[in-house]
Amino acid sequence: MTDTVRVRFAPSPTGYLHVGGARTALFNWLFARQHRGVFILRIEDTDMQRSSEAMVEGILEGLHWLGLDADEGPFFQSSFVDEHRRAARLLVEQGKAYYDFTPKEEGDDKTVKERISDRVRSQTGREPNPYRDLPVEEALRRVEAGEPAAIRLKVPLEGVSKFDDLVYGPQERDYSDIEDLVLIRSDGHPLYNLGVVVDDIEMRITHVIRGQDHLTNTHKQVLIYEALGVQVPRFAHLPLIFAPGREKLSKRKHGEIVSVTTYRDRGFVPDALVNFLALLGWSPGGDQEIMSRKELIEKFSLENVNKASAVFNFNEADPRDWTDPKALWMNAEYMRAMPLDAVAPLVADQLKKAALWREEYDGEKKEWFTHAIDLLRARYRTAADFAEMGRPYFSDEFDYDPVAVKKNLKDERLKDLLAGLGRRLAALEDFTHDTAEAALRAYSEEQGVKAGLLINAARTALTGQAVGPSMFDIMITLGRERTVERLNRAVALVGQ
RNA sequence: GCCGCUAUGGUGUAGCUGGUUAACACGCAGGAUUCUCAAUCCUGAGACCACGGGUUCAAAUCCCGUUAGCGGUACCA
Repeated sequence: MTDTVRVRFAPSPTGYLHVGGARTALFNWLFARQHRGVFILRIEDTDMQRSSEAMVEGILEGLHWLGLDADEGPFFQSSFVDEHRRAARLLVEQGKAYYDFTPKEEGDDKTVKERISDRVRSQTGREPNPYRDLPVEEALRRVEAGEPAAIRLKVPLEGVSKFDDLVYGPQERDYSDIEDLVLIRSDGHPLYNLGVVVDDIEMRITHVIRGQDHLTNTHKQVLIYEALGVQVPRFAHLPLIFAPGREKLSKRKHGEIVSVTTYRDRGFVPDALVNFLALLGWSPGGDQEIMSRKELIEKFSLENVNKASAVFNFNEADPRDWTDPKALWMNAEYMRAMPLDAVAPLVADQLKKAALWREEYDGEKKEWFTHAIDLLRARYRTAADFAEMGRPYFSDEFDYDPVAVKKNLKDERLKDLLAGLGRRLAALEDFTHDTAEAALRAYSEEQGVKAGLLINAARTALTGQAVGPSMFDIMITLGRERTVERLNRAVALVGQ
């Protein structure tokens, strides 16, 4: 039992990695790391006319960003078709599979789905395939003569298939419920169930960790392993992840919102998403939720994987809470706890995308830049917030929130007050948090208004917003010049 | 239709070797912060543990049934 653990993540090349796939990849990766095993990536591209470099690229990108790079691979299932055919032929020779000369039924996915339910409704008992016991020599002769035939596995007529799933426990299925599955299409193309098994054998996979949608079909695969006379790996099926409303996650319907690259583009910290994903269907048992990769690797266990499917609460329509609020919250926690110089690059990326980046942030203004990040991260949830809500700190062109203006710049007296405050600040010998505050408080007292009126008005004047960091921190961060200028600029907005 | 899986507050989960006021987090509501709040802190509401039967002195926890949701059932993956 000292065999090295070898696991694989085997996605279809759908062009992008969605959160469900990412979670599956993560669990495989955690399991591999915990057991000092090997994590392999294999692209399941059989039958994919649409399979292309670009389609694979998105998956690689997502995995890389999450820090789940494979130890081996990527391999492509399509490059092993010869092995698949060889295995099937071997089974035919051994009488464990047979050629089926029944003409193929054509149909697209939808009609096939309908056909399944139609056929199955009308049919009482399963009739054995007429070619099941055709002598091998005769079958071979007909095949050589050019007659098209599919290869089917000869499933035992009676008995039960069993395997012990690491998360769902013992599984049983009656052989009579499993039909003689096709291994190789009549056009010579190997099918999924054969492909996975042959590849997993070839790659010496010890644990197959994948989505629960494969649970009932693994009996078929077990059958293939047995027919091939090879040891069956351990299986662990993971609960599915649903979209809000408990519906299946789909690219068509949910679009980019479920793609992990979206999380990268919208300023997520990879570790935060990893942490969040880990908790979707798994729990270490205690109350701790924020866990580093290291802790995740230590604590992870298939036994603690939940059996019920989970809902991933994203909401495309809401620009603020566009994804699961808990994921957003967790990302905020990460941004605040991370070292500043680890946050800086994430913010820089977002500023660059918004054309707000300046080279000096990486040079002479680096100190200012990190200070600004530190000030703002206390109330932001993603790095993208820096380019949106944080815009006034990095650019003189920003919008004034009408609600904020109405709330804080309503009082007509502010026209004079704002300008007056600007003059006071401009006249200050030193411009620091304390001198600015003292000046403002003294000025408001002279003018007989509450300091709060000026402070809140100034916040809106300087940032266009009603909320934000402590006012004097804002002033210092912006600098005297900009502060005075924006104070004067805002006079025009008073009373609007 | 058949086979299988699942079922704890809005969401993610804990608790499931039977005895707890059913716990934690997110979210939500209210309060505090007289410099705001979408930050922070405090408080609170919210679950008859899907439903119905058992077993037991005692069940969210064990058994059976029902229902619902989901998955599979393909010469798709």
